[in-house]
Amino acid sequence: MANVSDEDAAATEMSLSSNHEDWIKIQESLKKVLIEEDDFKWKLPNPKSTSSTQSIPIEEEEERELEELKYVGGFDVSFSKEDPSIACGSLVVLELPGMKVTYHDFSLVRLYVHYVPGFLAFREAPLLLDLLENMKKQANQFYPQLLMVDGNGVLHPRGFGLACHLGVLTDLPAIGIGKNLHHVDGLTQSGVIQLLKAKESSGEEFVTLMGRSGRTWGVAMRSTKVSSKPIFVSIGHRVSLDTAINIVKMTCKYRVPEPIRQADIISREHIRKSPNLVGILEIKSSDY
DNA sequence: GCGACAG
DNA sequence: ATCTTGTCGC
Repeated sequence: MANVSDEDAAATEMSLSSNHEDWIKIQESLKKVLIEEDDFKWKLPNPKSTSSTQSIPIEEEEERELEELKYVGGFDVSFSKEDPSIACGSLVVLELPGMKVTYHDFSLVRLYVHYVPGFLAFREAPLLLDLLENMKKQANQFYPQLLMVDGNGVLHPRGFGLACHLGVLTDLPAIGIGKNLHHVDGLTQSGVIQLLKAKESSGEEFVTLMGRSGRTWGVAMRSTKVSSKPIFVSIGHRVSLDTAINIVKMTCKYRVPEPIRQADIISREHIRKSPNLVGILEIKSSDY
């Protein structure tokens, strides 16, 4: 007969794996309604013709009726160094083409879900859903037309990263931005960086992320002339990769696109102000 | 078995 | 994610 510690270990193992399998089922289920093409009613402002990719010609009359993409949302989460379970999620909205911040909000909470590679959405998605819900309730005029997310889209072990998750749940077009490569389909960060360097002389600023299987997962791109390290762009929801690249280019003042960078700055700032939530989220120590 | 593994 | 100052270079 197995001893107690073996049974405990087995029980723990069982609950953990079933948890992940539930998560996988959710990802696979949501993935069924994922849209990997342009599916929006606006057009892009100031189309920069620097892209090597083609834009589909549109009938002139139809083009006149289209409103431009104006409000772009950015989402990011920061954590307390003293208590890693304390998180600040922030949502900002920038107005194109000037990229002025027209809206920002944040949510300071304690997270009980740990980070597991491949399941980032189950940890961070609730924060954004809450922040967007606030905007909706107040019928805020700056409700974003598109989301830029600090995390991958289809560049993910099961082709359904945080940006896809958020795009599908909010039904908003979304773009995933990774600052590091999540190794998938034989792709490695060092290998990709080598390719970028090789193309540097030819003026190419991005390389297609094609895995061993032949699938295109996104692109690695040098978003600034002076950035040595690329960012990894992938489809979130309702945007083609070409469109995602164009939007990233038009919002990159620095390495990280402005909507995400601003969200990062704001969440960091609030974490810094309240690294310890005693008296805010916690029962005060005097209540112990 | 070992290493890799978005934030 | 976070730990961390100065410093090498355009």
